[in-house]
Amino acid sequence: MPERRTRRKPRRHEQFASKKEAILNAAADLIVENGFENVSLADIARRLNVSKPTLYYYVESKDQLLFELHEIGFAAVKTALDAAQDSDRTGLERLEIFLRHYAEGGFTNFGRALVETGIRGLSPENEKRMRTRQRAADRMLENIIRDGVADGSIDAQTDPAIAANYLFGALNWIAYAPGDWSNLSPRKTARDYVAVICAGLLPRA
Amino acid sequence: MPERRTRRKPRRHEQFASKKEAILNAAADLIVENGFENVSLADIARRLNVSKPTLYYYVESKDQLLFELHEIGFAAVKTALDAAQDSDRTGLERLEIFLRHYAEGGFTNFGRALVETGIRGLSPENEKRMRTRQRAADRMLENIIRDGVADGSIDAQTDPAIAANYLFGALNWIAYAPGDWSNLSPRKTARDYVAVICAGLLPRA
DNA sequence: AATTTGCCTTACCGGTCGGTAGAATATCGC
DNA sequence: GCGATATTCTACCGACCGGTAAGGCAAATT
Repeated sequence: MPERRTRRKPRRHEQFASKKEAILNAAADLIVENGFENVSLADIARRLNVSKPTLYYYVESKDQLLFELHEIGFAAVKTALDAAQDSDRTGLERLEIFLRHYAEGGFTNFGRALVETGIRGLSPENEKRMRTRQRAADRMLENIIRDGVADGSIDAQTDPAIAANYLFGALNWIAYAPGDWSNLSPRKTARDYVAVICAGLLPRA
Repeated sequence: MPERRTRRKPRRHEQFASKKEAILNAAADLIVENGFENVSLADIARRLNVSKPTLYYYVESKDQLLFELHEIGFAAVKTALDAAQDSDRTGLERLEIFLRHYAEGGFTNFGRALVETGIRGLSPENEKRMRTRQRAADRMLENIIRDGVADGSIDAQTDPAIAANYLFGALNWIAYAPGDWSNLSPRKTARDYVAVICAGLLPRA
């Protein structure tokens, strides 16, 4: 007796999303391996064993492909920021939560591709949009630090703007040099990394 | 009476070095402005008001050009490390000296081009050489931090390897986003930046 | 079974890249 | 002034890029 409707073979039009996802994943992998500018659409197609025009059935242009990668990576940043909005906690606790989420994101290929690529290669409009989001994230991190200084959980002489900047720098650096520790658990590594950084922000006598 | 020999017009073969320097400077400027992959040899030639083949009279290939830029940038790193080898000082003091030099280097276009480009675009041999130097610098910084932990000038729970990594990340980030503060004095900005970072490494009760 | 629709192919385009050939020109030693 | 040499030019090459045209084949619809 043939299987009933519940376990049917997926109809073709239902595969569209998953195939597009495969393209995005392959693109992220290749960008991390070789850098955005060294990845051609032919490379992506080759890795997926399809022809180059096939990609255009799923993605309208290389620019758009890059932008969608950025959006996925940025969604993780947004998640990290949302997780750190619990107003019952101190600024330092919220900062640690954010940094931990962010660092974990930095170990994924989407996160690494996001940092690796920066905003290069984006069309002017998309570059503008990404820049706006980056600044927004920067300011939110800055505000968390400011809250921490205000409630005494972070050392008083910390400059929120400078600290936000160097924290992003420190964490984004993970994206460049994670090969050395890629055999370790991202979660644990992120935890250790953040612990060391945050120790430097504790208030002192 | 015409000027005597001491103030003569420079002979042609003496201009070679300065012209090559001009090429390297123009390349660094353009790389910082547009990213390495978006700078063609034609762009560099155009900025210098010469034709493209002229560049090849001074530089043997784009790969070689990039490598020489890396060498200049790396010389600054070496200088920073040498300056921090004064064994009369504590580890933290030496760390501050290094970081300040390094941060200042990060504000030059050679330093920014070095970080901006990373090791992408280098031929396999040159990539290997640069990677080796990077690791060497990383270990030297690590050792300075270790000394600081040993002599008590840096907090005991600091992990030298992780700290070295995030310090490089934090400082390299300057190379990506210095546009916002480019009107300020690099020396003062570097000093402020390093002061905030180092405050986090002081020993605590 | 016939036809429409979704998916993927081969073949190709214009443009740009790094790099080169070879001639033209400016400057040097003599 | 003259030949040698250092410097720069115009013109061009093959490779590769992002992107497109047009059709073939298979699955879904009828």
